[in-house]
Amino acid sequence: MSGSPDDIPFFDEEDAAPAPAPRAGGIAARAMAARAAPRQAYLDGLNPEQAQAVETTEGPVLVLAGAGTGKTRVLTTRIAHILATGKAYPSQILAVTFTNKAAREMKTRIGVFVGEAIEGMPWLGTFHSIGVKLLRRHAELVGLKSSFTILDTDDQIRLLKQLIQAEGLDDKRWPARQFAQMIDGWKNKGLTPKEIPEGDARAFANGKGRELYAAYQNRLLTLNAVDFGDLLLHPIRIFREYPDVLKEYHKRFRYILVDEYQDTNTAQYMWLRLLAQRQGQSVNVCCVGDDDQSIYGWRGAEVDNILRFEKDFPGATVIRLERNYRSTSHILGAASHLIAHNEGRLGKTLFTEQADPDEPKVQVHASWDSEEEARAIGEEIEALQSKKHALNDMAILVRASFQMREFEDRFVTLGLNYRVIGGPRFYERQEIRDAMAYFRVVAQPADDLAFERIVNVPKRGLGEAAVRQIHDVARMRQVPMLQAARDLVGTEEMKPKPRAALRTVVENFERWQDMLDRTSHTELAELILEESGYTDMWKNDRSAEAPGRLENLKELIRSMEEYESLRGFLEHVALVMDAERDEEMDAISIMTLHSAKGLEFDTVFLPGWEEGLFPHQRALDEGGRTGLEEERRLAYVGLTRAKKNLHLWFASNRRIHGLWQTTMPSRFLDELPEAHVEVCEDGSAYGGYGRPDGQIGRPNPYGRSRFDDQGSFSNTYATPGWQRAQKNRNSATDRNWGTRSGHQVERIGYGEADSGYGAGRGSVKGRTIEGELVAKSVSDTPSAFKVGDRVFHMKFGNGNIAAIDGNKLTIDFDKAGQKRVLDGFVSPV
DNA sequence: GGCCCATAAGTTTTT
DNA sequence: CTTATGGGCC
Repeated sequence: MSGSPDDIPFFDEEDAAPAPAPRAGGIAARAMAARAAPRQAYLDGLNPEQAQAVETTEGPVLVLAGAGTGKTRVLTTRIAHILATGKAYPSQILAVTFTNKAAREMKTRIGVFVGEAIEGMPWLGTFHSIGVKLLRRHAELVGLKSSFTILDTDDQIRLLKQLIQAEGLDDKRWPARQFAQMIDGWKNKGLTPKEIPEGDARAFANGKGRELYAAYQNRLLTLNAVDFGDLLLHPIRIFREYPDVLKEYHKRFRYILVDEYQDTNTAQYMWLRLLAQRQGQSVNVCCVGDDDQSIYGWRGAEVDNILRFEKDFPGATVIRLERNYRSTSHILGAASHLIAHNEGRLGKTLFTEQADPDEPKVQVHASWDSEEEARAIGEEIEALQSKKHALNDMAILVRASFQMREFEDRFVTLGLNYRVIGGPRFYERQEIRDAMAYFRVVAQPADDLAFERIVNVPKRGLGEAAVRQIHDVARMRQVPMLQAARDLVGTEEMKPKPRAALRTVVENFERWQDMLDRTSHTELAELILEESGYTDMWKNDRSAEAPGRLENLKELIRSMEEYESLRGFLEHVALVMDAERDEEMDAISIMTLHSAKGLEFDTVFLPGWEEGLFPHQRALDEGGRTGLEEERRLAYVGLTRAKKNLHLWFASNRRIHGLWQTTMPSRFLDELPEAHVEVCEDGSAYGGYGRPDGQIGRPNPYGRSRFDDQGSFSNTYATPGWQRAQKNRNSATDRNWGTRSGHQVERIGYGEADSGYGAGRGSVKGRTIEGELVAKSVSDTPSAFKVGDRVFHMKFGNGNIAAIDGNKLTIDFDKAGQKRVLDGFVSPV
């Protein structure tokens, strides 16, 4: 396709009456078809099923897309096809995804087909972002103003806490956090306070659950605010109560596409049905999903939605994508065999044509404990690295996030670059939220929750008493808190000290609000943080995190530059909680299995395949067979992330809540087909398989001979394997020290400020160091530090250098104690 | 109002 | 064993 945006017409203005689709055979249609015809090249690369999914544009279509079968490609090509054949204008296509990332990717990929016309798809987005759009248009129908604010979980909990206390309840016995989750659950099911089951209502706060939920909703209305659930529920209500509004959207949306349909919850399902089910009209709705990858049941997703599709949309075409383009036949064979143990599937059989006899089988490794597991995986990674495998092509996928620590610790010691995906998000960090609260009050003076958050941050002597006073005035006069505060400083009601402090706050906000339209928003933002004393607060903070927080604030300002205004930025942040990851750095990814869905890597490590951890005990206890099946799907997701190499690990001992426990290999290991799996003993060089013979309470994965035979452990693999690994390890680390210390960055979680830029290779003379393997690297990159220097480390905070050993520093950290780290990870204070 | 100690709890996560 | 939170004391 050519890159000209003129290929596709975008003259359908956002708020114009929905334009009719070009009439079949009409001049416009023919013109477009003529232009499109020679470019149907986009269909060429598709297999027959994919092509069918793209070209069956009319009527309901369910695409069951197995892992790695080109799902996103089908979705994007389908949209491109609809556009190219002139069946609809971009603004007539509703395309919903779950995550911003997925939405972004679709926009980009459609952009490739269509030219740069990404702006032309106004209704491509997440359920929530589309919900905002709908709600801004029709806010008044549910008693809101279209300037409503979107609360995040933090705000929500603080609000609920107030309400619980206002009811005279003990907020310790009835934690707001827990209640927030209950409300979330109700909203996932599309339930209003009136509709929640009696039992649920009774379960909280001595039967006041329903009352509190209703009070919460009322409070939101007075605050002109919504939570995430409301972004779906309000539109549902509008569609139900105002059929003419719904009709408008029926007319507008000629084509509806839904990604990851197996993850939809009841509310999303209701929302979708309202839009997609129309009387006596063929509905062009296309849902794409994979029932085998449904892993969000615990947060309200209903696999049933996908299983029921044909009933909901009679006459639906069901297309199965089963040709896998991602993984080797061994990996696929293992995954398919495992998932076949689930009942109640729609059933797909993945196949691949990649059948290179040399491709490695899925490897299962045993280790003595989780520490050894981390060590062995680290060695394997370094071995691969020395064979020129990029760290970016590798990932460690864990069941629970506590497993990550051991790997992080290990990689820090090894000096192995890693990135943690899915940790605390950038916009969820305290300093970012505080800063955002300031911006919110400036942009939306009625945002009481934001005001309350920062009125005493930094500390200004405006404690609980002062806040209550402001609160009372605000309630009495029915004005926002900022206004109430303004009134209060004009009276004698407050003691002089808090009064003066509050006056400064009020005057500051007035000045900033005044500047809002005259100053560039980034400048203003910086000014606010300076003048409020917020940056100073962190500058004066001597804790380990403070420098990182300041860095984050800078990053926040930087990221604002991409937006036109403060308001635009605030909307973005409310909905898009993620941050781009730094693709520049070569690093291995560590993440949970859940956050790995949709990703792929050449090499995947899956540690912790033990009963109780995976499948997780709690899933079994609370979910029964359904829970087990979801765990199995999670295992399936994990296995199918790998393209070439897949390593499963289990440890015989694992520390859980501090104490060591002996574990049994996961039942999922039993469920793998022997033909595609190879059991390796390299990892258990120490201590072998720590289970006494015959102690296992159920059939052993591969027959006892393979796992329990200590002989094979120490003879076949262990010794040479260990030695080889040792060798690789040394060469790999040496090489890395040489190349890294220039720009090495340790990132923990995304959005975390980069720290420890190279320790700077000063002209420090080669120190005499008692050191063995370090000696070599010393000449390469002498450390610029000297004993006694004060340094900062991203993970451990500030400390003093106690000893230097080439590039390895021994540091006495103020908080973390003595650690050995590479100099690239620390920066001078 | 701020700091320190004690206690409790401890999958998975998006918006 | 950790980490987060809350209460109590200065």
